[in-house]
Amino acid sequence: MNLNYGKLKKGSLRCNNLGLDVLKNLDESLLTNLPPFKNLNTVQIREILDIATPVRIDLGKAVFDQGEVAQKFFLLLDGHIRVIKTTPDGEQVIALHITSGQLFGIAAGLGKTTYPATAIAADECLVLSWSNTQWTKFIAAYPGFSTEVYKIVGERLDEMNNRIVEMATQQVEQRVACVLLRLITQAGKKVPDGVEIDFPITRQNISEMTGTTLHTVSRLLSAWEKSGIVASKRSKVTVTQPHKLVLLSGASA
Amino acid sequence: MNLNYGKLKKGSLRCNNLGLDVLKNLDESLLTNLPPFKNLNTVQIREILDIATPVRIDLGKAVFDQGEVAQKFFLLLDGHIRVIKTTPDGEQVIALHITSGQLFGIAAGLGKTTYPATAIAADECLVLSWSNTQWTKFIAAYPGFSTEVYKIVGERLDEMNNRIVEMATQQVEQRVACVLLRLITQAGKKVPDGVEIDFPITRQNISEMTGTTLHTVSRLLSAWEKSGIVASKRSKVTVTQPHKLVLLSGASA
DNA sequence: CGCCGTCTTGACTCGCCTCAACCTCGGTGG
DNA sequence: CCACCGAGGTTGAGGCGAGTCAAGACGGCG
Repeated sequence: MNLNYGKLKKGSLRCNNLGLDVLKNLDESLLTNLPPFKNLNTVQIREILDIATPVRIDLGKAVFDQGEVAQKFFLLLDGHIRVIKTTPDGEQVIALHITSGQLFGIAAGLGKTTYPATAIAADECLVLSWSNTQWTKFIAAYPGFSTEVYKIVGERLDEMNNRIVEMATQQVEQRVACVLLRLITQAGKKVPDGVEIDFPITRQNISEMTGTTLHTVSRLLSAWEKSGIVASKRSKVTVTQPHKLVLLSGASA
Repeated sequence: MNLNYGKLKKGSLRCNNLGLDVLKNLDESLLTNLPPFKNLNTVQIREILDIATPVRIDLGKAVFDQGEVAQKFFLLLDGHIRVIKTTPDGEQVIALHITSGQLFGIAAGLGKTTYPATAIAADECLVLSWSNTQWTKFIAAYPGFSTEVYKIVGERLDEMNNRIVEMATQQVEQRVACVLLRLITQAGKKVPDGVEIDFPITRQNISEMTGTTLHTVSRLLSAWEKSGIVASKRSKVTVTQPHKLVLLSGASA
């Protein structure tokens, strides 16, 4: 996605509402292609945009926090969101990543009053938000919205299911391989020497996705780098030979 | 729940449609108290029952299989359903348990065409089913149905999230403790000496819920039995001192 | 009565976590 | 411009939790 909001990047409105002027700059076509809105006409899209609040979120900043009363739902226009659960004793687990074009923080649609996790910007993000009071209106007024939303929910359920199965049955090496494969599928960018994960990601992050330690992840990536399967820099991972990673992931069938 | 279908148990129609006579025996009040139908009047409930197919499922029999094309959705009237995922190499993981009164197999509502897992009767079950073509009608015609359904979906998402966090951060002993606590919450029956899990459950089953082996579960239960925390027979577990189990589960906060 | 599914227990092994030390960038301020 | 600092990364040594292998007991059902 190539959003023309370069001006915002240099602007003074960091992490704040961007104001009406920006809202008008947002082209209707931005939403047209997104699944939840794909059946809507230009007028309807305009309606939706007119009541949306656009926000830019800096890397590392939270969109909302675990346990916070849910008053809004969000659409990620650009960037990547990391959804994190924190345990009582302070450990963190990354539940999933949101890629651009996806709704998130939809507690409203699932009968929740608080957010079950924290949403952190994994890189520079542009987000639209609406009050929860709009939710039922969206569902009622916009055909296909409901269906598409719950389709996404279904996909997330699936992904979580798969992770549970992985964690229950696979060794650490396979789990890490699975996570990398999932990441390049969801947020991969083609580069000359392979597929790169399109946002900053540390060994620590990967360990929080796989239920292991950053040390073990580091050892694995080092080994894989030696075998030419991946290439990695600080906060950056590129998979050069995905097929070999698939083998390691234990896709025995 | 105390269903009067004793006659069926002795009947010859094992695992088959039960026929219209049975359908009429199902009292409207059965559905009235269930969340998805709680806002409906008697006439509406009657409509729903009239197009339902009731089925009795024997212990160990499948309601549907993983990968099967989803053509129906189900309501569990009585009994317990185990939802199982099987990996390519034959290992099994128990995703969750369905208790009576819950909808399941709702692939239709989540934009899926096949069932993502297998549903096995953990004990003697009585199930209603409807064709997927009814789904959108239910959503449209019955107020509150949609909301309640997605609330349940939200709860399952939550539960799965918690399991992921547990598997990622906790030791086996804590995970098994968590699972037992969850089971007595969801399907516990008060008995003189504690709370009993209301359906047959083996060490193997528990290991499939926690991502460990039946050996480890056996050792843990033996140890706990010595400390008087649980009492167990073949395929039966009773928690006698839940508070001690809570301590073991690592609820540090 | 015999078989099979369930459960138990011991001995051994090893994958991964823990602890610990050190390196290498990239940014920041004097 | 360089010295410093902190976040991110690497790598080795050692120990333990829990899986694996193995053998057998128990209890229910046909």
